[in-house]
Amino acid sequence: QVMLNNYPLWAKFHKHQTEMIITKQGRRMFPFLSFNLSGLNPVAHYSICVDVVLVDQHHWRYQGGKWVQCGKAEGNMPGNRLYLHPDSPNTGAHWMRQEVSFGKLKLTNNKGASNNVSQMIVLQSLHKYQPRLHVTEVKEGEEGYPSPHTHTFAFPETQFIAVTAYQNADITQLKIDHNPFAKGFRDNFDSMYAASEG
Amino acid sequence: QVMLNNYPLWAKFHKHQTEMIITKQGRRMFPFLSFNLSGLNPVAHYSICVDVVLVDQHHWRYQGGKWVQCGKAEGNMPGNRLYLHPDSPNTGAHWMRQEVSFGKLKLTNNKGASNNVSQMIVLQSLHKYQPRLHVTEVKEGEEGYPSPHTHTFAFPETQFIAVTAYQNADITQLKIDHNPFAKGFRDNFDSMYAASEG
DNA sequence: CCCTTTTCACCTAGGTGGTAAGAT
DNA sequence: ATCTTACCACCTAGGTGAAAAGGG
Repeated sequence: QVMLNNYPLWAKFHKHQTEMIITKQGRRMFPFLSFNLSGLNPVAHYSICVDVVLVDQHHWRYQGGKWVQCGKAEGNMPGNRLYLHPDSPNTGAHWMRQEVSFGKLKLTNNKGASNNVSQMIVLQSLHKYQPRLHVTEVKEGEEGYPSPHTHTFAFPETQFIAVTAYQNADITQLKIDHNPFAKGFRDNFDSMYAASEG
Repeated sequence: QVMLNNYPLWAKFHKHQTEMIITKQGRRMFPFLSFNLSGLNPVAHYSICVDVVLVDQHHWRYQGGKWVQCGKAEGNMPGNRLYLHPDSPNTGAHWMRQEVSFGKLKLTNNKGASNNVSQMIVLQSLHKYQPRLHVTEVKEGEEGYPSPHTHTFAFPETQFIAVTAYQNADITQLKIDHNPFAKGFRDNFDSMYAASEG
């Protein structure tokens, strides 16, 4: 009923333990979450959102080329961890017509950001997280979240550790290789021009 | 109950007969439509949209430095002329919290564009148009447009003639002077640097 | 010492009017 | 002739990781 797009890319990152940068003003995820939905009622109304929850109750640190657990987590800190898809609410037909993507979702460590625009999800650095997709049927007169009509989906391949700077060079290289905005750091970018000389 | 933002700017253009470029892939308006709303029910739901209607039944042409009427219009051609504000539907509180802007609305002469994304309004070149704002209270079970609960507002200062190339040099200069994306054509842009030499 | 923040060059993405070529 | 289209240099706007600076 829900398929994760970019699955092969997510799997490549997951194999090395995905890291996602968080910054004060907010950083997009890469890869970003994108789903294909099916089996909805085309004429019913749904709101679709993503939240991000702790996978375990530990700090993590990168030591000797490996991620290791390290002490207890600080518990659930305040801050928004829910991101409503901008098309919400909309019909089942709309959501099934094309992929449902969260390319503009931003991650931050700025706890004050939750007061403003709810475009940012507030996380703690060096904690491991699991993004989840929520599909909520919206019926008249009963708005609000959570709702009894919500289905939740989670893909382990999308788990990540929040960081303020990349720890694993393999992850850095995967980001550079696949994120169009990091093209300036690709090794073979200069050699494209070198090859055309002479 | 509805106020036109950027009124002084609109008035400057209107004095010279505003022109708006239309292209196949769509062109933003400049100035763009932006309104301040008040007097709505904060907890009621509204959809807000803009449409563009013919002001008269004539072709226009620019001749001897003046716009003159010239023959009859071709009547209402097919094509979408309605643009739903992307925040729709939303509460009265939302719409009154800040200005309601249509900065991404695009104008086109491509009649086939109406089938695709409804982000573009289809117009005919060399015809005079009036944009209108529609505020529709959305009640459960009665969706669709028009609705008996719609209020419509039109500001004569926002009238314009659709063109594929600017005719009046005064209008061109106003666009260059005020549209940030046309900064490269500003005369005093080079002299800024010249002045700092020596 | 480890983690976070700031700043930077370098990129993607796309909105301008000018200009010349194309279409009717 | 007149209007339209395609392409261009030049801009705005903002997303990258690197590197240096800042903080506890």
